[in-house]
Amino acid sequence: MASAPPKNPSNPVVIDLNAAIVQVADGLPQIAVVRPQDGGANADQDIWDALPFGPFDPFTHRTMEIGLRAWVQEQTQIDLGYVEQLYTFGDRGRHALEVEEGTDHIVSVGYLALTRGVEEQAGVSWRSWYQYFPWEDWRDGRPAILDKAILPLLQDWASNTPGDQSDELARGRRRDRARLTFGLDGGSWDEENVLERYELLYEAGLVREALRDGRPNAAALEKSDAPQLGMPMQFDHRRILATAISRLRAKLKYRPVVFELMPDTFTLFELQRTSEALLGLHVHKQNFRRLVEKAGLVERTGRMSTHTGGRPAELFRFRREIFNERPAPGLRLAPSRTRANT
Amino acid sequence: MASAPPKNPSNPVVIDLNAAIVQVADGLPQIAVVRPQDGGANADQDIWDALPFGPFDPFTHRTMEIGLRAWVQEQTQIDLGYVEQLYTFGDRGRHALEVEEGTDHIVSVGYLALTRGVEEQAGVSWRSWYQYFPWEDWRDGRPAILDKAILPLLQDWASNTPGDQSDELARGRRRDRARLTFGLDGGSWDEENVLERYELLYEAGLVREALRDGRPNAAALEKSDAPQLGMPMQFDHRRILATAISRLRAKLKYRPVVFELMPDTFTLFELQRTSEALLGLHVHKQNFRRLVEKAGLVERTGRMSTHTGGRPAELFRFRREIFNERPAPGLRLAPSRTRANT
DNA sequence: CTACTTATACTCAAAATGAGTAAATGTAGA
DNA sequence: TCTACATTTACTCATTTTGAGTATAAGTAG
Repeated sequence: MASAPPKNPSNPVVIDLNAAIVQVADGLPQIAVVRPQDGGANADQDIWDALPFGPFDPFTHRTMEIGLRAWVQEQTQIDLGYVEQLYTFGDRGRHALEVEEGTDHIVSVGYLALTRGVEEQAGVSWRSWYQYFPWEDWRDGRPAILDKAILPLLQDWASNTPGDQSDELARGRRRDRARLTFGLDGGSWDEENVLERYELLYEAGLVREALRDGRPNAAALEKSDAPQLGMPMQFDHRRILATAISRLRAKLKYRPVVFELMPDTFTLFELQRTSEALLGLHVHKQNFRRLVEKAGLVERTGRMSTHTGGRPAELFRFRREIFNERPAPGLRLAPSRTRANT
Repeated sequence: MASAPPKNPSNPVVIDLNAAIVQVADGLPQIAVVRPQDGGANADQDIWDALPFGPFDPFTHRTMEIGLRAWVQEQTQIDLGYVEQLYTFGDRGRHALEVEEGTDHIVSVGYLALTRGVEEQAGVSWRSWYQYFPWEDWRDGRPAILDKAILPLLQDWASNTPGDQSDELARGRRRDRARLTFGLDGGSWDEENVLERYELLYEAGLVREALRDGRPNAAALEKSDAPQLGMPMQFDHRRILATAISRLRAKLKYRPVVFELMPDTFTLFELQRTSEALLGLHVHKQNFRRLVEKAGLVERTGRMSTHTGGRPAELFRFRREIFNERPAPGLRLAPSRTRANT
């Protein structure tokens, strides 16, 4: 049994911190990305966006979170509010860049960070996360890309399952996965399964990253008429972003994290729009108010907002005291699980 | 902006995988621990249990999870079923052992692993996790240790808040935290806050690990009559275990993970006992059946179990097909949030 | 045969949820 | 000034879910 920590490792490892920094502006959930501009080694990739990332140096920063906040602050001037660790990936060996000789092994730790509106910053751009995941925005109804591209491609993938002609079982498993994650055949759409959906597309070889990584199924993507399913990102950053969206959409329901993205005062409808932007779904307006008010998450300010286009709305503010009252308050929205087909 | 992965790090880092391996036996949630027996350098510590752990070598194993499964299998013969990553700690610098010169920085990744009953194994022992967290088991009513030791000590901690005499605010914050996490003063007990409770005790200097780490408040623990709040563990392993319990208790409610801990067939009451062991709470029997059956999680086998002590019970089995039907089935138990005081 | 123990089927009130209707209150333009 | 129009906000109501029981069935131990 291992009884002492290993020393003198034969394998140098570098820790790399990746941040999915989110803000909501103009009704869009936006993510901070950087556009690397070196036209060097990987010329075919260098138009792809990347999440801000930086190394973790255990000798200058006591914890990884402190390290993260420090370099984000330093390099982007963004002051992070809420920060949460997502997942640690140790298998970046699959990806480009690294298989080079002598390169140290990279372990990347993904973080979700929330921030209030921030000006445009040199070096960073804000993009709607739906540019990377167009199928995740159901606010204007079922996204066209689903029926036009994704579902047929997944059908093919299921039909062309390798193995025996009669391997109905394996085919069935693939179909089932597609049905569950994408809500085919009357299944319901679960807005939290962002990661599962991205991973399925990756495995099916339908996203550019799969081609870059030399995945077996990805060959079809080389054809020039192959549809592009969302914008790709460098390394495994689109996977990290998918993880962030999944986590945030889930967390919204049992912790008052939306307020990290809101200004000091806001109308209930603005709060709703922000929540909907994140969830990619519309919710019932009257019930949303009932929920928020009954949960004691907000308090009236007495002031009014006149720029609503209709009757003025009262401005509310987040009740911080809630933390001292209830253990786990959140927007328990059970957003009308939209039927997938219809 | 960081646009390429860092190379040639000035800081060698070792990745260390820690496993909280859980089984349920005799109505107790048990955790696999190792007892290091070297009487060497840290003689004061070597009676403390540790979670099984081992290094991650990126060159022999493609992913960390594969690495974990491999050395657990090799060293303990335990075949892990369900495995889930918990959290990555980069700040083990606070802990003993490491501050030594030349030691590499250790980043430890915690994992939760579930397994069905396993024989006693050389090197590993199984212990009820309530030995480390006695205050977490409410199945026989409110644990005595709460009123006898924990609450008074937390009161002291809140009263002795450093700062101005009149710093009623800071005192209030401490009291609030204690009230929320431990459900004081009519607050409710949330069985999922295992980690929060442990971290509070650590900060308040009430667990041995805090003393070992030289935490400011921990001095009181040096007195010989100081109560011991659960058995301590090496390094930050008790924190990892707390994280594992929190995660498992939460997951139980939206994924059918209990079944990873059950034998092939079981009675509904056995299923209930296992769930209760994990949650540390009792649930309403009739409603539990209604829940499980309506959720379609199990199917009858037709066979009966006669060893119930009363009327024989039907044996059920887990319906694996559920994965192909519903997206996120779990035991949506909202265990009767026991009032803390009464 | 009786006491006891557990399994299983049902009932019922209270609370939460989903989906409305309807009135109030502002702004923009005829 | 008056009239759409666009929203906010207050209620309503049927349905479902939940929490907490009661009642009965079917074994075992003495």
